[in-house]
Amino acid sequence: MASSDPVYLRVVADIRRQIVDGSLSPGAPIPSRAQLTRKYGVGETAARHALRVLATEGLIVGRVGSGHYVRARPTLLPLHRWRFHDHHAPVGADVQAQGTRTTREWRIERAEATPDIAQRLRLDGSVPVTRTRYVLRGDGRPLQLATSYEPAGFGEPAAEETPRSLIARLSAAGVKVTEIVEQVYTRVPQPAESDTLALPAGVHVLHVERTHWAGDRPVETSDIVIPGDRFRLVYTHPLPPQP
Amino acid sequence: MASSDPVYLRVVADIRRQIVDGSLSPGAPIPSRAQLTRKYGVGETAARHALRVLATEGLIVGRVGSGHYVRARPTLLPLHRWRFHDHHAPVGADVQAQGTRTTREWRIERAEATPDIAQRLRLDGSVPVTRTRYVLRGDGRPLQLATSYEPAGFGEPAAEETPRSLIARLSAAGVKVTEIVEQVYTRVPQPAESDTLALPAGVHVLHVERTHWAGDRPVETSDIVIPGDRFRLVYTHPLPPQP
DNA sequence: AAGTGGTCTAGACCACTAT
DNA sequence: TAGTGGTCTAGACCACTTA
Repeated sequence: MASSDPVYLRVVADIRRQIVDGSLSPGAPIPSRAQLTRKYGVGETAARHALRVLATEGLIVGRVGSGHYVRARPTLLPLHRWRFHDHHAPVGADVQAQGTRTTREWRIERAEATPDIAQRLRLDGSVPVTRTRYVLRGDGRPLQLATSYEPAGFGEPAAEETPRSLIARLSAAGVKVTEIVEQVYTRVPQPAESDTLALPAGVHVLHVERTHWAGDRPVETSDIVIPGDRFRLVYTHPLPPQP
Repeated sequence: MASSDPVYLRVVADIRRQIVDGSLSPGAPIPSRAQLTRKYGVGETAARHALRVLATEGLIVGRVGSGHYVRARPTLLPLHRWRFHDHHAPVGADVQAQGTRTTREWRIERAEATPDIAQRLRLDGSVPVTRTRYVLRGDGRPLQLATSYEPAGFGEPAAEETPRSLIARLSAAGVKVTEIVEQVYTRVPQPAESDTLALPAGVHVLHVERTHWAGDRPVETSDIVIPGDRFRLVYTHPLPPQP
């Protein structure tokens, strides 16, 4: 029975339905707590709770003193993960193509590999690694975080380190990269990430674990954190001509 | 000033810190509402709110009548998105390799292309398309949803439709697939998806828009919905030998 | 029987917005 | 000045788990 559902879910379901089927357009106002209590015959707590649920779902946004409004679903910018190899475009070219100006900050550190990183690089125990932290910004606004790890000894990452320059640098060190593997998952941002990336409440991030392989040996791995409300990842896979 | 922060955030931050730094191991009990009110000197509402925030973040789970516990971060099974082309393994091979038995249900329908689908297939107006809905299950438990669209006239999808068989069927129809593009983003599941996939509260899904291209013409596109708390996507990109 | 989480009520204060 | 969202209190009921 739907009538046995929690009261606030009735409110949530009704408003959500109106949003997804278009009865309420982006920017349209949502009834206030007081109006909801009257309209649905529920207590203030239930109304408040319903609004909070919809807000954490990302369907509405609250503006203090003003009201709740249907959230405009932002356009997800494409992030072409492999394209730079085919077209020799630098990382961030997509974002640049949107008219924004991207800048990078980075910091190179020596560190000991954590167990997790040691395993990803197939190193034993606590081996020294070079850790580089990047912050990619567009028009001053943070867009992406990345942390790269590589065994010490391949030389220092250059100013404009990109996958291409990484491959070139490793190649100069006698290491031929044969494969790049990216593992993608979604998760809740850590407080520091939420802060640095200025993420609204309820937004997830796409976490990309990228590893450069030379044969069966991992030579670099990195963690890339991407705001889930701004980007989508694009992977292209060419097929050989069919017989 | 940290003291000007909302009270419940103090509780959230303190518990979250203990979880992420390992002071509280997976499965460890979280203080109850009553205990939190005493320990932090806050009202019941703040304690309740703090627990709810941590729960929607996925850090803890509540068991009614028992308590809240640190959630064991589930192992994310790898979903190798391209492997089937290199190794001729069927879709779902990863999951099968984990020892589970996968089954598929599907339903083929004629439908008119929605504006979104028409644009993705570069069709004009409301053109008839073949829509196929899949539910992939492992040991009876739903693992993945997919909806495939193709212009009517390439023949009906077969029982064991996979990307390979799709490519073969299109090839038989004189259409040579040259490229597969996958676009990945994270979003909140729709209620129906949350229901079908039996998703816990607060879990996001990975949404993959996959399109098969024949030259510059899209010949099939599909929406694939994957529980974000169970899977990670793996993309492999081989590099040509460096000069 | 006691404790717990999930839900719910009634009421309140504050900073902010809209008019 | 009135209304709003964000926060917070005190208290309550129920189904459930634990012992």
